[in-house]
Amino acid sequence: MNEEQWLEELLKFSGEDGKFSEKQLKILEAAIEMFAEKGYAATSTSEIAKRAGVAEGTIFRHYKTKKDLLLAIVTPTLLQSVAPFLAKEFAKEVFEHQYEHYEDFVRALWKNRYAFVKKYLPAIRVFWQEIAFHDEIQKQLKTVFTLHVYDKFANIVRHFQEKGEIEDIPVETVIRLTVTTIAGFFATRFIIMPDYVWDDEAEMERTIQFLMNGLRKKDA
Amino acid sequence: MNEEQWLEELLKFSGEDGKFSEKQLKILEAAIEMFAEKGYAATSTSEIAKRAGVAEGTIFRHYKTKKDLLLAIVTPTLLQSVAPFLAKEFAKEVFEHQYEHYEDFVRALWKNRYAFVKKYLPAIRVFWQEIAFHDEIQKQLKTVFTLHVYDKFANIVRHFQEKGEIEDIPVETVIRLTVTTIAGFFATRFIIMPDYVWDDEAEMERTIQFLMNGLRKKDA
DNA sequence: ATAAAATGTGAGTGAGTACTCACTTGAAAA
DNA sequence: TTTTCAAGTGAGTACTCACTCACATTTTAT
Repeated sequence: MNEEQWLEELLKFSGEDGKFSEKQLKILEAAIEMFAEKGYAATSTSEIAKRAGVAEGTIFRHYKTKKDLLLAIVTPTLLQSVAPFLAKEFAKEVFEHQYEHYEDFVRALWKNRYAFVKKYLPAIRVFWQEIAFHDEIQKQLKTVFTLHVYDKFANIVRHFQEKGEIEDIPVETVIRLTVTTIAGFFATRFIIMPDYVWDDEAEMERTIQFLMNGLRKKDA
Repeated sequence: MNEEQWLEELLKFSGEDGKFSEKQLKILEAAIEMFAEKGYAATSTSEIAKRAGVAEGTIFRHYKTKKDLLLAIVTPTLLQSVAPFLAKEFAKEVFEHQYEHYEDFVRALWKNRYAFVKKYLPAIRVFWQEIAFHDEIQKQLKTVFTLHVYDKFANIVRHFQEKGEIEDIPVETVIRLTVTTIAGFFATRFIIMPDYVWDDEAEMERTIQFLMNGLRKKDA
């Protein structure tokens, strides 16, 4: 019918079970676009209403406050961001040796998150721009990370450390280096220099080589 | 007299030659604090005036608009951020082999920028939070980077590639990996997880080892 | 068919908003 | 001493903000 499928997919994680009216989706779409462009604080509800083709009151029928509207965007985005770690099959996949090497795991993660970033870029922008200013979002991130991401990630790292594949440095450090290397590419690629001419495949290859060489265990 | 020396040092790069009244410094200090906490758009000039202990009109005596006040903070911060590359001695230092290895250069850069980040953290926060929303800041960054940073950095990288120290991958990629590795640490250390218990020296050591192993030329 | 509930509307409201301007102050220049 | 002028003031201005509410329309339940 319309081309807001990506939005409805994003909202899979919203709690409210799929009951979104046309106008409500229009509101969310407009809000994501405008928050991404000008920021939450600089975007007025009247502007959102206008862009969504909706009366201002309709926004407040669905969201008690402007901040509620923000959270309705940011919470699903956070959950989609760490979606691989929320999936039940995920840890299993890794430990039933579907990935023989840490590099295979990193590659799978990369491809998966690359597709995600391309698809939801505006919502991701909103998330990272506003997290600095809103305690609720910061707390959400901390909770989700410690509850659903950290342990699984740490187990994977330890697994490959025991296999002697990667250096015996603290798992926190391995996680940090892995995440910032991948996120550093995405940030440069999509936010800082989106207009530069990128050869994504080649750059992924170089970056993963860099990461693996950096983490690989040196023979004693 | 007061403890705003850091501010006056930041403003060395402001163009207006050191002529800052007491009240003007108070305004800048208050603005940096509040912009860092709540963001530019969510901070009102009346709040800034109140925190600075100044009448609201005084702000507009010194800065025609609120955005001018923002730029008076952001521009010096940008310039201080890339200060090592602005210094004349810098390129010389590198090419007269004051640094024998790329690692020495990275170490020098790290220590220097670590001190900088610790000192000016709130101003840096403002810079990175607002760059997303203001074209003028984006343009400034692009100009400064291409004009003063990129060429020097690229020459250094090429120098050590010719020496056979680091892998023959595009200089842009080497720069990106170096910068995001260092910046990734600073972001995690000071912004994302400032409350975590950090052993800064050890973490620097691990990160630099990671970086050098990642970039080191593999013998054919 | 009818009641009831959910969804949508837009003029209205009071609390700000960035910015102005006529005026005061204090210190240096004449 | 008198003049000049930058620095500082705060009430005032036109306007925008998030949010409300009485009412209209559409959807669902009975």
